[in-house]
Amino acid sequence: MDTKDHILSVAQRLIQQRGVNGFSYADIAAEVGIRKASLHHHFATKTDLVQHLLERYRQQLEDYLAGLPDADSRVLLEQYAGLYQSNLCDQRACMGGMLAAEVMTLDPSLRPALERFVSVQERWLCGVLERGQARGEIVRSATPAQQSAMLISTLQGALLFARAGGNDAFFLESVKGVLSSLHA
Amino acid sequence: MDTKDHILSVAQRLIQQRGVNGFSYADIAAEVGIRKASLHHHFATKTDLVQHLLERYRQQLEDYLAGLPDADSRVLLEQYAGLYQSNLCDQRACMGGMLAAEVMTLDPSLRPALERFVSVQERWLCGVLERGQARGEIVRSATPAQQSAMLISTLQGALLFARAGGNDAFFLESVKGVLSSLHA
DNA sequence: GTCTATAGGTGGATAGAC
DNA sequence: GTCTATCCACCTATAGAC
Repeated sequence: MDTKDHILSVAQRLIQQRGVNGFSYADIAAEVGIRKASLHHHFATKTDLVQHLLERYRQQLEDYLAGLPDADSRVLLEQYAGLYQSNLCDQRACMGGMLAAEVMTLDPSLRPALERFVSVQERWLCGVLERGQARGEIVRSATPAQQSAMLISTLQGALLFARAGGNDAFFLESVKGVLSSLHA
Repeated sequence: MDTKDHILSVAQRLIQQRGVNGFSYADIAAEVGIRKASLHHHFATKTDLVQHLLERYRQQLEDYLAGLPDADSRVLLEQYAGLYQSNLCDQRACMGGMLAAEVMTLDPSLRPALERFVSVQERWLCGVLERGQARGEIVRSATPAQQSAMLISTLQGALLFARAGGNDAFFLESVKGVLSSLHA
């Protein structure tokens, strides 16, 4: 059971750094310290592994967002951005973003879980932005749905390109730009 | 020479749809109608192929942006967004975005070209946004540099997640959201 | 420039012993 | 649960004939 978690966390980091098609069972085995064949005892196929990973990832996100207190919308959005920012230190992207990039090479059975991952964020953001607009904390430049989609897109794109340039500055500038544009 | 172009365009589409690690010389060969080995006559290695591809891609973008007349900043930004949007029809992402996602698996020799690809857009956008702010067409919610980074990030992220969900709506909402937020 | 043939390596996955 | 051993498909790349 502990081995299972170890496998999951190593695999997640590998996907975030290299993408689903950029690592192999051999990579995981080397890091975890067991043989390739033993991995198949825990996760029969690579698709099976990614499925469990995606489920866990979405659940963790959902729990985190649900646990945030109802504060000023601008503060909540900064905490949301901080969630993305925490990946910068060890050159990770969001796992959802990596899977989105490679979606056309994935087993179709993974698509629903990926869509749900986006939905969770859209729903939460829409709520925060609606309340924010109502309270006059967030500018009414667009609908909460449009602002939600924009926020997800910006943070995902910013994380990917910060890694490409090797400079966190690009991420920080993008976030500063998008959050400033939402402030009333 | 015609074969070379054919190879380049097929390879570009494959990268935009599946990523660098999601296609092989066999895929190109099948579509172009020659054998795998013949591809190596035109591009010795896969890295070599991507290098030429990236150079061509950046050059085309640079030419397009340089050819745009000096119009209202908001119109120019919509044309820039349209450039991204044109990929939606056949489920492509931006090639730069796909390479950014897979950057940690790429030959390091490709990194400078990828960074230059981003720089071209940052420079052009900064110019447009500076003039726009000066003319009162663009809101001064953030610096032109921050707004540029935000725009690139948003469009890249939006394109990736539109493919993930299989719905163009997400892209269109993101774009609407970000462009609205910039309008003075 | 394109072909056949092949090298040399790695991919995910399975069988069966312990 | 983990191991060794192995399968077969696929990968990038090369050699050499035409």
